[in-house]
Order: sequence, then C-alpha cells, then structure tokens
Amino acid sequence: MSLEKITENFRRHTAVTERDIELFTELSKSKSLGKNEMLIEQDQPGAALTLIVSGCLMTFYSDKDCDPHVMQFGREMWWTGDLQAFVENTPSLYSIKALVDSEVAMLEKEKFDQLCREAPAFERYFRILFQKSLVSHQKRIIRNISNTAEEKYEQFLKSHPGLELTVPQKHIASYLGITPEFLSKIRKKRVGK
Amino acid sequence: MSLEKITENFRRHTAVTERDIELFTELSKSKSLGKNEMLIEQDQPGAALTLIVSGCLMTFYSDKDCDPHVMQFGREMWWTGDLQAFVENTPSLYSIKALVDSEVAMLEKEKFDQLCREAPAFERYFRILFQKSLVSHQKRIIRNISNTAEEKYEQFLKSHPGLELTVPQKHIASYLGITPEFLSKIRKKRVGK
DNA sequence: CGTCTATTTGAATGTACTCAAAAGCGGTGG
DNA sequence: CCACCGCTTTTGAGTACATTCAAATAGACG
Repeated sequence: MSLEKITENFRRHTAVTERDIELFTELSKSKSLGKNEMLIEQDQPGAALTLIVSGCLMTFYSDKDCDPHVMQFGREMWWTGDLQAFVENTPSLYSIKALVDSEVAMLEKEKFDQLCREAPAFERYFRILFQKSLVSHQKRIIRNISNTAEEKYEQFLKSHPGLELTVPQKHIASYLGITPEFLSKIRKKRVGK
Repeated sequence: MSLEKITENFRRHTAVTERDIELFTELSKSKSLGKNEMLIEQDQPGAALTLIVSGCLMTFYSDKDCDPHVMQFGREMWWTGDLQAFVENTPSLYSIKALVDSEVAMLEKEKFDQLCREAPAFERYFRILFQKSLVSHQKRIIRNISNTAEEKYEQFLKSHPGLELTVPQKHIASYLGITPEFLSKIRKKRVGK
C-alpha cells in the first residue's frame, strides 16, 4: 500500500514515529485523479499542500494573455501546491493538473498547522523540505539567467530523466521559458544525441 | 542596538522568548564588513547562514567563463548564504560581497542545528522563513520565464525600491539575466519615467 | 588631476519569437 | 480496421529582442 511509500519518504528526511504517521493520515485527504483532471484551478480557493503518492502533476500559471507557463512537474513523492495561496488562504495563483492517472494526499492549512503543532517532527520535516526545495529553486534561477535555451533543455533532460517521453513537448518548452517551435528546432539539432 | 532589530524581526515571524534570543546571540558570530569586502569566496568552505543586520550584500556565482551572475541582493534583516553548501557542508557555490559597509550575524551549521534542537521556536522560525523565501523564488522564476527584459526591470524596481540608486547597474543587469549594455538601452527608453 | 571602472552609444550579429502551413499522431466512431 | 477529427510537432520565412564588440563619455576615488 502507499502508506509504506509515504512513511519511507518521511523517514528519509527526519525521524517520525508511528504516531506521527497516523496523525498525518488522519489529517490528510487522499484523492485520485484521472489523466488531465484538475487538482485545482487558478483563482479558486482551497489551495492545499499536496503530496504526490503516484503519477505526475503539472503546476502552471496563465498570464493576462492566457498563455500558460509551467512552474513545476511534480512526480512521485514530490510535494506540490501553491505555497503562497496555502499560507495566506487566498485564491490559488496556479492551476494544477494530472498528466497521468495519479494519487495524492492533500493537507489543508488548518490541518497542516495542527500537524506541525502536535508533531514537532513534522515542523522539522517541513523545515528541511522547504530548505531543499529552496536550493533547487536557486539552481533553477541560476540556470535561467545564465544558460541558453539549448543548455537549459540539456539540464532539463538530466534533472527530469524520462519525462520528455511522457509529457507533451509544449509543456517542457513552457517550463524552460521558450516557444514549442524553438524547442522543436533545438531537438532537431541534437539528433546525434 | 542591533539586538532589538533582530528580536523584532524574529517576533514578526514566530513567538520567541528572551531565552531563545540569548541562545541565538550566543551561537551566532557578529562580523563587520567594509564596502566591497567578501563575506565568503566561491569554492571556499565555511558557508554559514547569515543574517544581515545592516547594510547590503550581494550573492553571485561565477560561471566557467568567469562571468558573474547575481543571485540575490540582501538587505537589512534578510538572510543570505549558500544554503546548499551550508546544509551539506561543502564548498560554497557562490561568493558573497558587501556592497556597502555592513554588519552581519553568522550561524554555522552545528550552531544552527543546536539552535533548532534546543529552541523549537527556531525550528518553526526557519520553517516559516524558508516557506516565505520559497514563495518569492517561485515568483522570480515565473517572471524569468514569462517576462521580457523590460518588464523584468520594472518588476525589479518595484521589489527592490531604491536599490537602483545604490548598486552598480551591471549588477542589476546580471540579476535580471541581461547584459549591462541592454539595460542601459532599456533605461534610456523609459526616461519619461 | 589622472587612472580606473562604469555607463552610454552605435553597428553588426545571433538567438529566439511569430505566424502560417504542412505533417504526424492518437483517439473515436462508423 | 480504417477514416476522420483535433491536437501536437515540425518546418520555413520574416521579424524582434537581446547580445557582442568597439569606441566614446561619464563618474568615482586616491
């Protein structure tokens, strides 16, 4: 069952007891999503911190011209959700959609606060989680400001192995901040691998 | 004195006691930096989580061609430091330099761990701090992938008011991921404010 | 005042985008 | 099982955004 996967994931970051895990399962809500189903729509309330138990979800933002920009591809045992909307209890800035059939565990704000209050191990877990996430966000920013589109695509292939086979190319282009047409041309150039 | 500023800053995020603050001052090391003095050099060990008590520091990364890329401008009551090097106790990926005379409080890894262990309020403080930082990093990524250079500069002016008067333009260009020449041209275009 | 660095300016170039059209691909229904 | 529809990807031509390089100008500091 998926509970083992979750437990194992928590334990990789910090020491959690059986009781802590129990509390987590009590407070979180499981949800199944079919391919292309939305977890949350932009501008809607109800942002939750969401653990992807299986599958793959995409977080994206639609700008004033309704062009979507992909923020994140979330895979198994990654967390997703609009953190700002979650913290401030405001409408979500992003939409989140399942790219394949997926299972998630959602944690609402009050439950999250309760979890951190009653199980200090989770306070610690999330501190470490955010800390790691911050590191990878910093790296992504460095890449954004210092690499060409081609280099960014190479980096993407390394950091998200296999994802280019699953998700539509236009979404990867959006994640990298380039047009799908240009990504197509980059891919053509690097045919000999 | 600066201790009040620090206390006030901690209290804005979470409830800390007198004792917690005392522990922080015991465990952290104060340091003064003159203008252009380096807090840490890229590839050197000793990364510390650093609270900027006064002044302004710049975090940057030099790529293989030795071109510097600015990651962050840190101002009063902001934290700075290479989080990855800090967590993993590895050489720093970035250099950090004082742009004006500055005062900082540095927290080494072991002291940080001790602080979180002995004062759970700090575990919570850092969880919240990283959480907020993550939100602003996400926004920066969105801007990087969806805005033109001109829009990015406008955003920068809003989010770092007054900084364009203090720090050399080439550093701002680097922060935005554009060339100094092009920033100069952008600025020329928007003379009528 | 002279030196050093930062900023501006301009011309030529390159990288990435827009638009339009064609080709490919996957799902659905007959 | 094939034909068709809608969506994604490819291709190409023309364009815009941003860079490079070089030179001139402006500012900062001893």
